[in-house]
Amino acid sequence: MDKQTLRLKQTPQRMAIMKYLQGNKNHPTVEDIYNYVVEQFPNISLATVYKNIDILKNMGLVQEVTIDPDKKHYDPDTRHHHHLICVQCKKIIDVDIDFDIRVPKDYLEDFEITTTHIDFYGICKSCKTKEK
Amino acid sequence: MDKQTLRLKQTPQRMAIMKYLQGNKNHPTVEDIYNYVVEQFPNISLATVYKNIDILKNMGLVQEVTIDPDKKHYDPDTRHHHHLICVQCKKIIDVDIDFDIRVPKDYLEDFEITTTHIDFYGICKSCKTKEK
DNA sequence: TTCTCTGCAAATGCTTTGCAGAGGC
DNA sequence: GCCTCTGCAAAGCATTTGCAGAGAA
Repeated sequence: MDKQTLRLKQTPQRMAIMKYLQGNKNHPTVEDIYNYVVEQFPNISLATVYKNIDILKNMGLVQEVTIDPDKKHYDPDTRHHHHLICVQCKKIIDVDIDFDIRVPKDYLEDFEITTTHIDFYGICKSCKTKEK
Repeated sequence: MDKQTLRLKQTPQRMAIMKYLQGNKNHPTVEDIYNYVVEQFPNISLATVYKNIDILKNMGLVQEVTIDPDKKHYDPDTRHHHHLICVQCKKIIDVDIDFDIRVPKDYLEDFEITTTHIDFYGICKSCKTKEK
């Protein structure tokens, strides 16, 4: 499972995983992916999903999202973007806005920033409605 | 281990854990804490550290830092602040600057933002020097 | 035919839990 | 003495790994 796996086989399981991820905005976990694919392939194992996610990640086709302290989420949108996280229902929503954040040079002491991720925590619309 | 544990006992193990965390800027993991405390209490168990961290977290004395996808880190600095993360050595550095980031209201669709965390990823000074 | 991929089972690593005895207060 | 805390062992999850057989190319 190296970084430049060239001859990727188009197995039906892999195709189903990729189809599920395609355009998926829900930041699914491996379990979410499994639950979808298992409908079509009742014998698929979690290990297969894990192995495929690993390949897709190494190929740069999905991004690992480290927001949930308990399990990893995956995002097929690999462009640079930020997240809104509902602290109630844990939903993760994309924020496709570019913010211009600059850390003063003298503060950095030669730390070279390459990317910036912003996580906005709060309460989403539907959770706010439920609260009342 | 409820949220408002009032009669916290000052056991030597707990005192050692709190002493280690006091002013600690290294965002230690439970293992880091254990490694320090076990020097003074060779019989202490990891479970004790986990249980104490859980109490301290619920009391708002430490913050869980979800940056490392593989293990949880803890930060005794519970003020609002941001982080610089070295993608090479995984070191986490505090950024005590307040940024004024506003997401356009119409973008939010009633999502109510309460806190904002910014993670700056890059290469730290010492890793940059080593590279050459 | 070749070589990757799948599915199973076992293993790993972090974290949690149950419980009996120890020890703060 | 009461009741929380500790330490141990076992359990619980998410994730990884090894391997033999299946199947894509």
